[in-house]
Amino acid sequence: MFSKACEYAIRATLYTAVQSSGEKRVSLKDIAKAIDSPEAFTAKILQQLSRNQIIDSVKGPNGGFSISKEKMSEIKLSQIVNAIDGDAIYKGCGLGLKACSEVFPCPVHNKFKQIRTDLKNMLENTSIAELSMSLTDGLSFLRL
Amino acid sequence: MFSKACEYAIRATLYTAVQSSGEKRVSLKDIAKAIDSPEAFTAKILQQLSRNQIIDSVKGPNGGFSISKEKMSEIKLSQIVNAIDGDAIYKGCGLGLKACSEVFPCPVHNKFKQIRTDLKNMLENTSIAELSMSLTDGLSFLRL
DNA sequence: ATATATTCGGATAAATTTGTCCGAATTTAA
DNA sequence: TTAAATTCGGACAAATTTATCCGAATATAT
Repeated sequence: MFSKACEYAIRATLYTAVQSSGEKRVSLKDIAKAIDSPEAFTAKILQQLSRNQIIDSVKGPNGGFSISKEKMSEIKLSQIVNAIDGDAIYKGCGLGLKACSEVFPCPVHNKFKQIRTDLKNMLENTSIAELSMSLTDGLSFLRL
Repeated sequence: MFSKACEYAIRATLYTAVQSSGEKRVSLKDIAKAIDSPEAFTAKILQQLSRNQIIDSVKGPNGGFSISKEKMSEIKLSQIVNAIDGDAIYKGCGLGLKACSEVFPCPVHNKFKQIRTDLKNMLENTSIAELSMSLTDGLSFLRL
């Protein structure tokens, strides 16, 4: 479904959200440990997220990553997916055909239509805040 | 969504189905040309499909690939996907977590649940015959 | 029998994704 | 002002996926 990079991105963002409840920042090291991801690779991904204004980053001692309360509610899963994997998951044809469209559909186009739409809606309507809350409430987990 | 290999596999199977209307066989060369795929790579994929009894293959002159009418109706998209990409698309966690489950769900588990189920049902209920007919009727296309 | 047309299977190569390393830049604190 | 803690960025390495090459095996027709 998503690339590994994108999976790490979502997990890292969620962990950061949970930890950013105060003004506190989390370090790369903490994030990688918490979400069980390779540290250096995670660093690259956090950079991408920061460049895309999904998370904030501060260098130096007591530096690290954070997300403001407002951002948590604004930012949707779709924005993370888009920043890391691009829009293929929405726009791409199920069979990889360049010019597949409503008018000239591939054989599975109509079969996939509803599923794609549902996926798109879900990603566009699910905020970091919502998911972060389910983690805080112990209703979901990041290390499994 | 699917790997490139799996996209080729579905396209190749459908083209073979359309062409197998009589007893006719299609050659690797024809298939690759028809679905616009790299020939040698497509050969590997056709071998996999053949080993998984999704298509039939015959060597030698006038050899090639084919699917019987019965198979066309029996074989579902899910079987092709399974043969090439495995079951990650059904069973894998959206965030790549090994032990994500109903009891210990990842933060997006419930968000993905319905979509996964719909996708699974669609793949398990869509036969090669059905898709092949839409191609024959000019309602869908393999080269776009 | 022999030549030919084809798939099969193994080795290899190219491209992409995933992952590592390390020095530079930045910020803080003593 | 110096040392330490951190992120940043570029180069590199490993793993996986995608793709190619070629000889072997197999079947057909002459």
